[in-house]
Amino acid sequence: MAKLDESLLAHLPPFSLLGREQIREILDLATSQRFEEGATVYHESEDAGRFYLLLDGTVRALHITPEGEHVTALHVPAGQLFGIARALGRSTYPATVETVSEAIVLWWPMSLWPQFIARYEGFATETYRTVGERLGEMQTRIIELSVLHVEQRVASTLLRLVDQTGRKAEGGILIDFPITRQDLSDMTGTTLHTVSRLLSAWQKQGIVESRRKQIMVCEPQSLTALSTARPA
Amino acid sequence: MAKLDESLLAHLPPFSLLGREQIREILDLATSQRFEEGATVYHESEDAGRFYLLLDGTVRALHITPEGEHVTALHVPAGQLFGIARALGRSTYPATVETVSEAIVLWWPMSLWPQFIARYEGFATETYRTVGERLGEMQTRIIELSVLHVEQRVASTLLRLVDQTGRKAEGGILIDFPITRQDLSDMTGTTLHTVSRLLSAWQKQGIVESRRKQIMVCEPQSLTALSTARPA
DNA sequence: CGATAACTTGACACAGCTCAACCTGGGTGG
DNA sequence: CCACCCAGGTTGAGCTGTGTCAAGTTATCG
Repeated sequence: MAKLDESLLAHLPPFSLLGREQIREILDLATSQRFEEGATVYHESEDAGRFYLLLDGTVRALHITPEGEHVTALHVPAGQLFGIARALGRSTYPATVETVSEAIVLWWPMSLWPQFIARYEGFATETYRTVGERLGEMQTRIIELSVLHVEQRVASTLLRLVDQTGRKAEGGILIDFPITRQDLSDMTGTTLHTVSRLLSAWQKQGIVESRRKQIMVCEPQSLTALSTARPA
Repeated sequence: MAKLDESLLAHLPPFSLLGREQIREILDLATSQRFEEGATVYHESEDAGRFYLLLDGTVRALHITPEGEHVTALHVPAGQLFGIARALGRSTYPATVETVSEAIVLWWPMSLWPQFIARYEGFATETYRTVGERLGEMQTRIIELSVLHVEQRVASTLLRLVDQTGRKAEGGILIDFPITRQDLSDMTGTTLHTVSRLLSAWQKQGIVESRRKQIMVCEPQSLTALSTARPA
């Protein structure tokens, strides 16, 4: 395998306090791997044998119910760790992870985890911060699912995606990975039909513009208004 | 303040690996405090100045929306740590915590946190396990809110409460703290009216028996069936 | 240039919300 | 100690948001 460049890690939060040599050390322990769009990295409740760093692309953590319904728990943007079951005192992965777009990852055997925590300054702190952030996201999801209507949930989910992965484009902000109505409905706990109707309606009003597997938000303020509107 | 007895902590997971002296040390640093039923221990986004151990009673973590709606995130049974913002890399509390019944807690200033993590064997591990468990609970909540109907959610919430805090009683298993229809609806993202209707119906079928602020489950199997039934 | 995955749209039904009116048990203060 | 108060609970009536069922259209890819 080609030697990995130190600049890959040096600026990422979990490693930002480390020197050249330590980064080199970490890279030499790592394996890099490429995944196709839609590939599964690991399955829920599988033995957590590796922890990962997402170098490029986006992945999502999801659950599949016994009835086969998909529930998307969260999205992980490039630059973050995932599969960090050990940080949660678990020996199995808590969710299935699959790639949303093509992805490049580094991974290490989980047996190195204690060493990473003990030896690399800032790694533990940043890891736990990441856990905290994800917990916060999940709380937001719970609150939204509990008190908001479908239209509001879809609106605020779109806003969150724009915020996390938006890319400026001609006439609006583009969500920077392929996303279907079904995906959006898995994130909001509704059906692809309802999402489709909402997007159609919003498109007529010029709030969004969507093609197949692609959504561009033209008027974020309108979505913000929709996401907080008092229903009735 | 009266000296606290070492047996209070010795058998609890975060401290189970520690010797007498270390437990003594920890107790001498602790402050004990009693809270009335329904008292607020701390508020969401408040500066996280202390971390807590719940010695007796039950507390719940909840969020209050700008519109004043309450969303219950989780329940903490006696013997667990809470308010452990630092374990999540946060400096503010992520939720409001209030007591469900009378509660006795110990607390320590958050400034001692790094010392607890570094010095007391097993404390870190157990803390992160607790975080992992709570994250798991939240995931379950998200899945349930996404794919289950109200009736199923209320049924499985009741089952969870029975499981976590159930006490064997004459004719069924009693949920061991005062709980209103409103509380249950805050946990399931519905209204107190719907919960009331469900409980009435279930009572007619002999599945539960409920008085004011009290619910007893007589036929857990029936609830299990309801919670997994394919709607339509 | 099929085949198929993604998407759209209409018609309809109903779970569960809202509004409203009413009970009731248990705590408390006069 | 008992009458009052009110938080907590019940139940009905009606409406509507959203799911379900169904039938179609349109991109994209091998």
